Parts: sequence; C-alpha cells; structure tokens
Amino acid sequence: MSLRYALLGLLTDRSASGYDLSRAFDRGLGRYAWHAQHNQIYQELNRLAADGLTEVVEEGARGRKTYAITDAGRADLLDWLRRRPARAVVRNEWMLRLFLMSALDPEETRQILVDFADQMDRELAELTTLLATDTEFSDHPQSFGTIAAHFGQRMYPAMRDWARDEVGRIDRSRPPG
Amino acid sequence: MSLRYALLGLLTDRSASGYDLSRAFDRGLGRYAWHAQHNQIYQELNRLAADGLTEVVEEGARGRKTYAITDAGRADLLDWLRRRPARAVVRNEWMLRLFLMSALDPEETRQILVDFADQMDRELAELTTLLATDTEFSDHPQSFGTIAAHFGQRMYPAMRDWARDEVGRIDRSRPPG
DNA sequence: AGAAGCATGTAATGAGTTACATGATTTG
DNA sequence: CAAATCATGTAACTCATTACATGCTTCT
Repeated sequence: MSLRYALLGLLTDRSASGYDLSRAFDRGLGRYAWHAQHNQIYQELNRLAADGLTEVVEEGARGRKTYAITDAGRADLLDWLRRRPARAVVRNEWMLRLFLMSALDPEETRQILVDFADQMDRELAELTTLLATDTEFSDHPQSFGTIAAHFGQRMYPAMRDWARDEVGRIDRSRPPG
Repeated sequence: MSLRYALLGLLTDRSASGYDLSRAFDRGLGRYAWHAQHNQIYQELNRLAADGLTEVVEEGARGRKTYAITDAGRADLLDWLRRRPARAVVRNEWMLRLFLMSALDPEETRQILVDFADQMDRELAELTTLLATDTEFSDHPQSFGTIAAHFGQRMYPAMRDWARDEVGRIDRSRPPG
C-alpha cells in the first residue's frame, strides 16, 4: 500500500503525469524511501483514479495524462500519515550486501568498501551540482524533492565516512602489502 | 532474491533453524537491511534446501530442523556479493512517512521532525554505551554486529542533523508563536 | 493444569519485477 | 532525418502479506 501513499504524497505537492512521477522516484523518493518502476506507477495511478483518489485533469501531447489528487485522496493520505505502524517495512539491498560482505576475504571486502565510498562521493557531487543548478529546488523549497535532496546531502557523506572508517579498521588489523 | 541471500549469509555465520533465523530478522537484519516474516522464511528455507544450497543437519524436538549452508550455497552467496547492481532496491516505510509529512500542517510536521531527531539522539546514546561496554564488539571487531554498530554511529547523527535542518527551515519560513 | 514460548506450515491474495510493446515529439 | 527523450501501457511471473492452522515443550 505504501506506493499508493507515495504517489498521493507527490500529487499533494503538485499535479503530475505518470512520467513526471516516475522521474521523481528516480531522483529522490526511490533512492532513500520507496523504490518503484514506471510500469508499477502507471498501474497504481489507474487504480487510484478508479478509486476516486486522483483524477485526470489534463491530457497533453503523446498521450500524456496529468493527474491531480482529489479531496478523498487527500483525506486518505492524511489518515495514513497519522497512523503509526508498530513495525514498518525496511528493505535496502545495499545495506544487506554491506552487512553480509564479511563472508568474503578482507581484501575483497576492502575493495567493496573503497568502491562504495567512491560511489557515495560521486552521488554527493551529482546531488550538489543538481541543487546548485536546478531551479526546482529554489522554486519549491518545501517540496518532497527538495527535502529528499537535503536528506541525501546528509546521508551520502555519512555512508562514505562509515565505509572509509571500515577500510581503516581492516588496514589496521591486517596491514596491506 | 535478496531474502535468499540474507538467509545464506546468516547461515554462513552458524547453522540455525527457521525459528532462529526469524528471530535474527526481528532483532537485527530486519530493522536495518531486510525485513521478512516467519512464513516467508520457512518457504524460502524449503526452496533453498530443494536447490541444494542448504541442508537439514539436525532434527530436534517440536519438529525443529537445523539448516546448514552447503558448498553450493556458499558459492552462490559469494557470487551474489561480487555482483554490483547499478542501483539497488530501497524500501523504507518510515523514511517515506517522513518525506510525505509536509502534507500535514507545519505545526504537526515540525513536531514529528523534533520527535524524530530526539529519537535519533537516544538511539545514538544507547549505541555508544553498548559499544563501550559490550565485549562482543571488541572481541569480534570484524563481525556483522560490530559493522552494523559502526554504521549506526554514522547514520544516527546524519538523520538527526537532517531533521533539525528541516525544523530550522520550517521555523524560518513560518516563525512559531 | 495453564501460560508462555517453541516450531512449522498452507492457501488465497496482493505487491512488485521482467520482458515485451508501441508510438509521438523535440533537439541537433 | 536520426537520435534522444517523452509517454504509456500489457502479460506472465515471482515475491511478499494476511489469515488460517496445528501441535509440542518448558516453566511456574
């Protein structure tokens, strides 16, 4: 059901097409909070419209359909946000890999950590560039995309630093070369 | 497929029953990396055994079956660990709720962020105490649990700082009182 | 004897992935 | 006019959840 609320949440910000929402997932929400692919998004949008939680407010070029959230949709979202589940679902494939990585030998583990740290640096650089150049963020400082970007600015350095800490620990316990 | 590797990873550490593994998920892995329920775990264990990646090494009281990883299972796990997906699946219902929170009014949003930041501080304090007192960490510096603890030491402050940043942004855009 | 915890499972349904499929519009 | 990007979908399959179902063992 979470995908449904992710979509309603994004549509609270502004009306959008399935394509727009798919891009929003790729950039922000999907990286940190909830991953979904375009086909699943389109299917869920059709179901939301059928349930009266969203409606098509515009049809543009190339079959583009712009969806808006309805009052019923807004009510449903607020209801969900105010409920506190005892146990929430967490699935993070990267985290799982990093947890299980010590099944490999120290050399290989070290390389994975070094690569991971480098990737976090690249993601951070990409995000910083995006924040500096895309007017989306200055125009909508309260939007989910902006919030996600700020979250990324805190998370990427933290994950990079953790990985480099671990590399240091491996090197100290088993000096290389 | 990730559940399959999560189970193989845990069985690399030591042999265990479905019940043991289910508890391991509830305590650790499921909180940070990969969530799964008992019935899914039992089903996957049966499939793993059918595929020759694990085997039943002991049958105890109350139908208890202890599984061990086989050589084929170990090979499969290492193979998976060495593959690097371009972008891995992330699903975190708590994170999603935090991102969508601004659909509520600023007052409610602010309170949730303040509570979240405080909770991160508490988790960090608890973890720091645990790292200083529990010999588990000094005795097994390379273990799964130690790696996770170090990860927490970097993540909790990052999430706390992000939440406090957001509180600051809310206050600046709509001063309280 | 009763409660708490141990231990495993099935069936139906819903969520999510993979592969396939198509075509329009804009940009260089 | 070719390439990139926009834009939406279906079908078959696998993964995951919910509800149901059973019985044993240990502790008090």
